[in-house]
Amino acid sequence: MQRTDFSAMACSIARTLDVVGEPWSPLVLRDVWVGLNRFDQLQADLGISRKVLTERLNHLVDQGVLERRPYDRRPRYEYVLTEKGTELVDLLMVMAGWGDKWLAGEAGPPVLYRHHACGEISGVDLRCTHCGEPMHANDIDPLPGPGATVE
Amino acid sequence: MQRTDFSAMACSIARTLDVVGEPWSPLVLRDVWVGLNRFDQLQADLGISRKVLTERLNHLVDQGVLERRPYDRRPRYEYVLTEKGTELVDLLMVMAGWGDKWLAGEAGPPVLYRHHACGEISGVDLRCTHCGEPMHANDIDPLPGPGATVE
DNA sequence: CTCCCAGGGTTCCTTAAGGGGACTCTGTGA
DNA sequence: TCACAGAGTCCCCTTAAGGAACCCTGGGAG
Repeated sequence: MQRTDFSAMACSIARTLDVVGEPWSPLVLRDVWVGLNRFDQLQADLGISRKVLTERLNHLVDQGVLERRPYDRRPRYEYVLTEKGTELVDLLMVMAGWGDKWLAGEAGPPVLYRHHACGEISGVDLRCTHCGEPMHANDIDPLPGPGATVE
Repeated sequence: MQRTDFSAMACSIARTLDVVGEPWSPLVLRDVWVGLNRFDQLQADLGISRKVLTERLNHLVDQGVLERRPYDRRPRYEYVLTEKGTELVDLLMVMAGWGDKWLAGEAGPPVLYRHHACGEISGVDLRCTHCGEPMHANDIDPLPGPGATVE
């Protein structure tokens, strides 16, 4: 199938896709995040083929998003989020929020999130790191940055 | 290849992936967002195969994320974001932010975002819709919601 | 009135990736 | 020394992505 390599594009979205854009990868991260850290747990929970799970885990480890570490004197390993991976969970939270709003239907959200700081069931909103006001699609202008190619 | 159908899972992340998780879909949305609205523009900018672009556009239209509308008396169409699609741009902004931080390297971010409200080049941060404090992976507990399956 | 053109797709073929299930390998603990 | 559990490999089959050629429609120029 020779999937196109997104990592060479001068676009942080494309580059991020190159790390977690493959099928299953976000779901693997979700599971690791909620505490399913072992190969067989992941395979059973997701119903993913073992071959593909191996490939995804290796790729995520190569990319520094997951760490593979032994938890036994026998050859047993578990996968945990690195700092880089933990920050990717932001992405999962936004995906979950959008899915809750637009796809959950009558039944309502399958998962709720309690915020430690205030103790409430809540969701996320995007805010400007500079002024703290909401920051969404129509609140911004994209401009070329230093890493833009100058073809 | 018979990709697994994520839409049946009781998980808003999986359901969102079912809408925009296929290869190229987020990049198509990015392009439409920044003003590349026509088939040939998208095809040229992305270098995507015309066949796959057709499939992705149809799927995004079916999902209500894009709208296909004529712009000429000849059979000419352009694709624009619906409200549902515009809210998906949040996802792109978070992806871009993560890519800027972890993957941009020496060259720096390829694209910068100016926030209308404050006029500054800035990024996004996730905040609790309830209390306004930062809300990231380690600030929350997931709990079963009403739409959770009760197997 | 005809030809040409641009936009927006289809069709077809090749190749590679996902699905599924069987098989393997390694240390323990009974 | 045997069974076992965890963590993968291996192999085959199907299907999706890439790529390039082809098609169809309604103007507008000559």
